[in-house]
Order: sequence, then structure tokens, then C-alpha cells
Amino acid sequence: MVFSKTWGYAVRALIHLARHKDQGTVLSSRIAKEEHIPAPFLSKILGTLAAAKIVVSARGPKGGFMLNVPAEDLTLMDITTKFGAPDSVTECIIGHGECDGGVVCPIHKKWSEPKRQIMKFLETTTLADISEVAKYHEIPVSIDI
Amino acid sequence: MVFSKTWGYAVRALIHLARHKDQGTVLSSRIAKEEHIPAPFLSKILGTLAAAKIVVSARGPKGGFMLNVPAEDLTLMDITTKFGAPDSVTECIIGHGECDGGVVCPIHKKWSEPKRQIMKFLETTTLADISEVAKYHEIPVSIDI
DNA sequence: TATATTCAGGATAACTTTGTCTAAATATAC
DNA sequence: GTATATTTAGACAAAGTTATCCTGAATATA
Repeated sequence: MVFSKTWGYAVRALIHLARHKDQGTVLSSRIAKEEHIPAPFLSKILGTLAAAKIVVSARGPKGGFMLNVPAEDLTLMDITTKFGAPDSVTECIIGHGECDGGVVCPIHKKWSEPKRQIMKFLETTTLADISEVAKYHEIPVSIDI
Repeated sequence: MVFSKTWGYAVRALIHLARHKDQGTVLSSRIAKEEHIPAPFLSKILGTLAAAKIVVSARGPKGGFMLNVPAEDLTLMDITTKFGAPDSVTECIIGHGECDGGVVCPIHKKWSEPKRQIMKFLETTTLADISEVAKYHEIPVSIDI
């Protein structure tokens, strides 16, 4: 994967929350089951999202997680910055220390357009964009293989 | 990094070989030193490239490594397939089992353009492209940080 | 107040990637 | 042929990521 597994889990969990936002809180265990994400690991991811105020949590019976921002306002970049990967796109693709100063690596120019597209993808795609597609077309967020 | 560290090392080593192709074989240790790649690890990478016939090796005194194909004919995709990462671009970005069959994941459409650009980058960029830039502009393949 | 339910968080384990070390094979030079 | 320089191969170690387990803390409801 271009982005990490953790990142993918976070996006899938948020899509699930967006699709169930009219149902109040959703159990972590339910998201894990329906989206095929390891439950204890998802717990940690949701914890990170809660710390970032992207979701809110409630303990006890009737507890669970809920989106804390409108899906239209949450971009993939917002999610990406919480899981330590925004640099993975901007930094030099062949691992040089610095490619944006006076010195650029030999591959810099060729990579600039794909990089620009990835950044645009992250910055302009909202949670609403990717969860509504699923809603309107009856496509599951996660499928069995 | 979007691609693995190993991938970056391989590309940098090949750029080095392309820039020194008139000097016959080049020592693995010298590449490691000049490109700041851990020497024993680079050994393995060069071994993989040798097994793939991308470079040839010679043992003993005056030994070392040499390109086995014209730099103009070697694409980044050729390198990528040897280090197990071509799938990382084509497979679903949020980790679904199957996104190209009848079912597509919610994020599929938005990701298609960046993905296309990355594939194009890998398929159309040759070793000559990225090593000649360095040559003409006096840019080091690797720099100190 | 008691209880069941759920999140919170630390310790730990498994897996993957990255990096190191050592011994063996092989080519060159003397 | 012996010594030396170098790749080759494999076992091994370290680091990072992913996944599990367990206990505690919070809270809604009865």
C-alpha cells in the first residue's frame, strides 16, 4: 500500500461512522466486525482520532464513537497528518535528506507531477466524497475476499 | 516514503553505476560510501539486481558491479518489480481485497488519477532520464544533510 | 448503589523491513 | 601456488509496524 495499513483502517472506520451518523454512537467492536479490522487495534486508532477531536467517544452502556466534524469538512489530509504519513509524500522519493532547497535529486522533476496529484487527492477529497459514493451505489465499505 | 527504503537504495545505486559506466566495474563498498547506503545491505540489493540480470558482478581484485543493460532501456518499473512493490500502487489504497472486479471501494474513483500518474512515472522514467539530469547539472546523486 | 457495558491505556507479542556479521567462493597478482 | 581482494550467501540482530491481551476507569441504567 502507498499509505500504511493503519491509515487505511482509520479511513474505513471514518467512512463507517459517516454512513451511520444518524444512529448516534457506534460501538468500536461493531465497526471492527463489519469493516474487518482487528478490534483491539481499531481501539487504538479510534483513540488517536478522538485525541485529534475528529471523533468523540462515550463510555459505558450506549457508549461508542461518533463523528465530531461534518464529513464535508474532513479531508483525507486531516486524517493523514494524524498518522504520521504526510511527509511520506513530500519527502524525496529516493531518500535524500533535502530535495526542496537549492539542491534537487535527479529524480525530482519526474516525480513532481505524480506527487502533486497525490497531494491534491489528499487535500481535496473529503470524507463525504468517499462515504456518499458507497451510500448511493450500495457498495459496502469493506468486502469479503 | 511512498516507495520503500530498499527501493530508494536500489535506484541510487543504479544511478551511480549509470554515471560511472565508462569506468568498468565499481566496488559495492565505494557505491555504499559515496551514496550513503549501509554497505552490507547494499550488497544484498546488488545481489538481487544481479540475479535479475540488471547488473553483472565480478569477484576478486578488479571485481565489482556494472550495468548490464543500457540506461535508456531500464525503467523505474523494471526496478520496482524486483523489490516487490508494484502491487503497492495498483492494490486498493484503503486495503480492500478486490477493487477492480465488479465492486469498487468508495475511494476508488478519486484515487484513480494519482494512481495513473504514479504508474506512468514508473513506466516512462528511465535510468538514463534520472542519471543524466545529475550529470548535466552537476547535482550529486546523494548529498550530505 | 450495584451492575453491566464500554472506552482507555499499558505491556507484550508477531511480523516485516532494515541492517550487521561471518564464512565461503572466486578472481587476480605476485 | 599462495596471498589478497572482492562478491556471495546465509544466519543473525535491530527497528518499526501491526496485532493482542489484560486491567482499570467511566458511565448509563436498573
